[in-house]
Amino acid sequence: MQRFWSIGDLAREFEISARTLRFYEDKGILAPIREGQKRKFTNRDRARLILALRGKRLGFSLEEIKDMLDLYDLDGKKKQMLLALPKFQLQLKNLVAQRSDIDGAIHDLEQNIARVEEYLNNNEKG
Amino acid sequence: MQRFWSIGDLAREFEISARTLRFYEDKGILAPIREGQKRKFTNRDRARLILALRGKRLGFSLEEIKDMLDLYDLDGKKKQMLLALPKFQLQLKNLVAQRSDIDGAIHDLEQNIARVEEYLNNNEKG
DNA sequence: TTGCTCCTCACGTCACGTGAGGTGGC
DNA sequence: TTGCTCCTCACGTCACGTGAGGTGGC
Repeated sequence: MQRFWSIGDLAREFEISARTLRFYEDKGILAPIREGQKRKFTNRDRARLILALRGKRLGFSLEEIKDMLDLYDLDGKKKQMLLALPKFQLQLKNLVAQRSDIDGAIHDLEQNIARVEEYLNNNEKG
Repeated sequence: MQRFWSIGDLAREFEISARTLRFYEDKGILAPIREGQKRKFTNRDRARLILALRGKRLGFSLEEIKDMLDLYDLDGKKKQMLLALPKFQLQLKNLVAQRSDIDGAIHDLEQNIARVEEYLNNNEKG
């Protein structure tokens, strides 16, 4: 049973603009079906959008995101898989590094919050 | 004992362009001293740059980064600290969410890598 | 007819990249 | 003089935001 989403449906669900969805189509990240002029987004579009938005949050460019999505799509094409493997491994390495970055930022923030709270408690009557 | 860095020093150390450093000065994130036309960056600039670059890697805008840096600077100004506290707490929450994002992406990638490796092993003679 | 959702241009913005053309001291 | 590093415009690019003006069915 095939479901479709309108551009407004997805915009609301993921809190992005319709412009963004059109832009992603233009860049080949999404490929909605047309019904007259109107776009009908499929399950595949929706799944790709979820990955694309996560990629964006992690700082990837749209071009990198498109490449990643296309890599995910190759089912059983040995040659392409051999090419994809080192890219995946590099990305994994980068993400692990990014996680330490975040851990550092979280640590700093927690210390700052503790310091501010302590200061405010000690000067309650100031 | 005061040390200074040239724009080239910092560009090399952090692998960014000189243009970026000038841009950050223009936005008030850095405030190097001038010697004639040339910029001399201080320890304070360098410390702010490190935080700014980490902020960028985590997806903050330069305006947000400037606000954060300015918040870090308020030493013992009670009113401003009271204002800063909820902002810090919101950022902490966002960073924790971002960390789960990364964890999810890492998990996906590890699974994909395992799948690709398994496929390639099973078809060694293909 | 009004209201809603959708459409296609097309210009604006943010965070720089990338020359163009020039200066200053070893 | 050459080579290096620095400078100030200023236009280009990427990922959209934001109208402008219009269509289509309840």
